[in-house]
Amino acid sequence: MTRTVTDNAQHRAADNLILTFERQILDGTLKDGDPLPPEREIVHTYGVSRTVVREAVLALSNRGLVEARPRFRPVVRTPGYDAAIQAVSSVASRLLSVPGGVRNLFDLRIMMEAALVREAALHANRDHIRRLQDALDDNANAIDNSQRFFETDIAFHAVLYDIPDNPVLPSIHKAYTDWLTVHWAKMPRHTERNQLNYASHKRIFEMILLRDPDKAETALRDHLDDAWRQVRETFTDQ
Amino acid sequence: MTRTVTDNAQHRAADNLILTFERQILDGTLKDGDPLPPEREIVHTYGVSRTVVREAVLALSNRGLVEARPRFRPVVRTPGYDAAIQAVSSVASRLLSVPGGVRNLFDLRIMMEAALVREAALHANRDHIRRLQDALDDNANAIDNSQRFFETDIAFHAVLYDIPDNPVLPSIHKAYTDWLTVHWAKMPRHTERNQLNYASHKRIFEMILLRDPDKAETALRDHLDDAWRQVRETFTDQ
DNA sequence: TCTTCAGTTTGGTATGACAAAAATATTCGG
DNA sequence: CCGAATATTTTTGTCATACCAAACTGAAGA
Repeated sequence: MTRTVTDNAQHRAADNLILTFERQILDGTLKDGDPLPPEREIVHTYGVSRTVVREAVLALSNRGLVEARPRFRPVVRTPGYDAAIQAVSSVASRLLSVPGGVRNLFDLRIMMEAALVREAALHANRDHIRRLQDALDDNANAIDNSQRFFETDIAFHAVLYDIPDNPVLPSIHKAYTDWLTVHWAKMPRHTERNQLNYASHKRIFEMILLRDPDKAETALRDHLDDAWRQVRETFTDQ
Repeated sequence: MTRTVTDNAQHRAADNLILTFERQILDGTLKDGDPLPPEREIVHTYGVSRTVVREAVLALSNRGLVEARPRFRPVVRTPGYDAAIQAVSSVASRLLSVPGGVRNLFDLRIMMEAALVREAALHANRDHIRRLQDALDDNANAIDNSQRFFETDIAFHAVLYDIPDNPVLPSIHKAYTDWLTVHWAKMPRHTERNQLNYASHKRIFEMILLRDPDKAETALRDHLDDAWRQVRETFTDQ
């Protein structure tokens, strides 16, 4: 029973236009950064009304294929994983508003990162190790600056998402941080907390160095469980 | 610099309407299954033109908050994880079209399911075990019917996504099957292949029974790596 | 060359119209 | 009196047109 919005029995006139532009964008006729033709020109070219053109452009915009700022020509955006996930952020933000939504997404993150540290412990190469070390150092140096600590914290976790060399993963990490940061940024952050979190990061790193996936996973779960506790203590999100 | 398409400095008139309906849907004023009011009534109620109304409805439709079939009144769809992921499917389908897209998504799936079988091996309760057993039996009984085998195959994996009791996971599984099925369904399927796949499922199940996460994970990776090999042999997707 | 400013283009919105499909009311047969 | 066929009214999809305000363009001026 799966059906896309456009996958209807009958189709609107706009759907043809959408398809046309979709193809042109994917096959490179319309390159990234190109503006779409003016609406009136499209009207003339394809023999449809402006209503239809606007409908099509709006749909493309909602799908992240073009970026449409009001009063400006829509700009073609060739989709990468980043842009794609970006485009769904409005949908995703609703997931956070259902009961337990934050918790569910956070659990998912724990599960994912648990898998990532296992992967890291088993397959991280010299370069990955160095990047983890660097991120960890940055993290240490930022302990007394909560804002910067926050950033280096994210950067440390980001390295974990880079290790498996799957371009989808960094995008997922970006999405997580974007969505969860809202609930996270308002949280009180003291140097002592930073100290604890740094210690957690350090332990995770050490277990990866030891090539011990089980201990690395445990360390990460402890870390994120603790982080969740902080979140829960701050909010009554349930 | 994350910003939603609608999150622009200036906003269109439609955005207010979108916000209004979004709120009404989320707070239950508009319940799941309710039709939206007729366009002309909305025009009258909110004092905007029909152009704007249509634009708003279209946007809501693109976000999966309402289901809009041509010529029918748009129907409110309270967003579940399912609907949300559903709404992003058009975006996701593009991810498959970038070079190596299928591979990346498949790898992600392997990683995810590896984590799931670990979880299952560690925490599956009596009920979960029974459901796995049932799914496995169905799978066995369908070996000589490739269509039904395909379905029971999916069902078996689905149980794995149910075990952690996180409602996001079944939706993710649904998404995976929806998106990957296209590349999968065209694949030749013989009884012998089914036999092999069944054997893999059985082994995974047994390792879960033994409460051995490592062996369970290995079994699953072998299974999915093999599945990937089948896919790659069939297509030159790279 | 850079800035300023007027004229032109273009997107956002409102209106009105009409065909075709859906929803509803009505009539007819049992 | 009830259900089916039919007529009527809504309602959506699309088009055409118009107007305003913002963005763009190019020429004039510093």
